[in-house]
Amino acid sequence: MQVHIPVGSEGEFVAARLKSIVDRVERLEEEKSAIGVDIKDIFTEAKSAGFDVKVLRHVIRLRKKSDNERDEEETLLALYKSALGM
Amino acid sequence: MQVHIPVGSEGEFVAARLKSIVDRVERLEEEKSAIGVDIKDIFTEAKSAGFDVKVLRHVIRLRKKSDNERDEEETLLALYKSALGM
Amino acid sequence: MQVHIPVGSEGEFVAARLKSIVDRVERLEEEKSAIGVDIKDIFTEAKSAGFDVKVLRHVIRLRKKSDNERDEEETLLALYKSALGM
Amino acid sequence: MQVHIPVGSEGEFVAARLKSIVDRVERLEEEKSAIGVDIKDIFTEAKSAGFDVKVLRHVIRLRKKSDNERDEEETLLALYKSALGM
DNA sequence: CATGAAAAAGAAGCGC
DNA sequence: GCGCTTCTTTTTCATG
Repeated sequence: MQVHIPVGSEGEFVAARLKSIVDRVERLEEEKSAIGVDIKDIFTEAKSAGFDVKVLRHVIRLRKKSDNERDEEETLLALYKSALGM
Repeated sequence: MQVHIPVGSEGEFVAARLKSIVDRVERLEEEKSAIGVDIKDIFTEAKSAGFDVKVLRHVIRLRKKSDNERDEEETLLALYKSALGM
Repeated sequence: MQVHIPVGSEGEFVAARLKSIVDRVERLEEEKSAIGVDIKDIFTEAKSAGFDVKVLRHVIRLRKKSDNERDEEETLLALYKSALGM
Repeated sequence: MQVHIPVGSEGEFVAARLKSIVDRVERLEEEKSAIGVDIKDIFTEAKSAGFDVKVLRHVIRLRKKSDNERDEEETLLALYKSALGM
């Protein structure tokens, strides 16, 4: 493992850059988390409206999966072609 | 799999509401996922700048925990290590 | 977080138990890892025989998935029934 | 998806070999998975005995790394923490 | 070495 | 509230 320990003004610069990275990631993670809350709110509302949240989640998951499956079929097809030298 | 959708005006309403819920959740999940990509990009950039991504993640995770939590976990870890002669 | 710091003979006992746990887990992880090597060997052999390893992995993954899908369909059906009060 | 299986005696042979490969891998993956269950059981038992499973996993992970690796990662982590004023 | 897939770990949500 | 499952995240591995 390479551990470069910067000194003086270079170290200042590295520390500043580190702070910038951490700040930006934390900022984005907050946004991400906030969206998670929004999603949760929708499910809560749905539950109040009489929907079964577990079923809802499952349905949404299946819809996402369908998209993925399509991609995957294409991938596998391409793999077979490649494996057969086509 | 066949999903039964109730008919009549009430069923229409329920179906519309269901559709709205699913749409909104899917929309939000896309946003969430996009932010995930942004975060990944930052780590990629950080890596190019010479930072150790794994350690970066570790630090960010630590910052989320309160000081007490951090201390407690470290104490327990030290205890276990000591008991194992490490 | 509860951190119980045992003293005297009780501490000895706890340390012994900790060692036992760690030993057993490490032993099992070795076995697990050895099986991973065996699997890898089979793929190496398959490659020598002219099979495309990536495609093989994909096929095996799909077979596993098929089983899961069957389970999942049943689960979803049960969920729908439950959601519809059946 | 339709998978083309070559016909004729050569195809038979290839198909048989393919089947053998898939069977053996699946068999080994089952064993691997069973050991995973055993490990999980030990952690469950440990939890009942009052151990903190998360910290246990952490210790076991640390033991896998060489002393040098451990030191290096800790050094880098300390460096980052210091740069962030933690 | 960088990308992408598979496994493991951790966190969250659910029902009992 | 607690355990159990499900979902997300992290880490590791393999391949090009």
